[in-house]
Amino acid sequence: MRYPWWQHRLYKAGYRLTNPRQVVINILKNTDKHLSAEDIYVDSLKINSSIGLTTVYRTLDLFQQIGIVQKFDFGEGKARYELIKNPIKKEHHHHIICVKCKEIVDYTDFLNEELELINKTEKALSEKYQFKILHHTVHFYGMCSKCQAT
Amino acid sequence: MRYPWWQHRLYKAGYRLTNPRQVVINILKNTDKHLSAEDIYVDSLKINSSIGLTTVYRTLDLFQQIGIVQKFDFGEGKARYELIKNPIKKEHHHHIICVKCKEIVDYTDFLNEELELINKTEKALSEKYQFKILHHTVHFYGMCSKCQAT
DNA sequence: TTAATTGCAAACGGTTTGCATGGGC
DNA sequence: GCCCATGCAAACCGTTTGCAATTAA
Repeated sequence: MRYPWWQHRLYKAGYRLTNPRQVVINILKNTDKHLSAEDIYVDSLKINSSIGLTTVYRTLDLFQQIGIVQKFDFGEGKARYELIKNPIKKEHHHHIICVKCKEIVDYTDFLNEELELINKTEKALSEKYQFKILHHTVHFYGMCSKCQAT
Repeated sequence: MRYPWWQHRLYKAGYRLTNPRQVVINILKNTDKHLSAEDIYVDSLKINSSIGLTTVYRTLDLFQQIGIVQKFDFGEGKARYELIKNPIKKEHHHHIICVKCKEIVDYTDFLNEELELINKTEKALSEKYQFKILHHTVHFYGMCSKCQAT
């Protein structure tokens, strides 16, 4: 394969490889945080000061559509974005969110057991409600140790 | 008990029983839909045409704080609100959302099994990540039968 | 009486759009 | 050269805030 998988996806979907797109994906690759569009925009300015916030939004939207990026809503009034590490393996994780400081922790513990049940549920719900289930989110909301202390 | 439970809660928390509050709770009581603030506002105008959107927001916020109402975010860029039917029993349900028409279905099927696992997970996560878990959301996203057809 | 509650208008913050310019292939 | 992609400014939309007037108890 000539290109990294994500570039390949772009080409296959008929989109161009442009600098802002490379910048955005590199930022997402090099973080384990859950960045907002603004976060990504600020980071991108350090690399290329002429990138616009609009382009960041459009790029994230595009990446989501071609299955490179997942958009999350943790109820903060703004979205957060995560790179899908391996789109083929469908690896994923669930989230714990601190309601006070908004810290977000990924967890993969017990995920096998969880996923087993979720797949089972998904199948049963599909049948009962005639839904074709595409994805799911599991969010635990609580207080992190720091915020409990204060 | 002199008052319905929700009025009791208001009084106990030091808040007043006002017309907009009665109107809002009645709307929530008489629906099984997941209404947005705007939806509730429009409905409330039919009953009392002088109620303001701001008041609806403030009322929903208050109700959420005293544990009468739960606020949900299905990633539409606006919140939706549900009356908590029985705050003592902690009855609850999970959601299936159609990504196309945004229809939201409550389900309680398999919930016992699900909740058992979730409680177990919750406990284990609390220990590992030192979080005091307060609540959780489980959302399945997919396509309803109607939207699959078109 | 009097502090809580309300409606209005204006502000706010994240996101989207229209449009003329610029850049990949 | 042909489009697609971009930046900018302005619009947009859900939500919040400041404030003076009103209202429940």
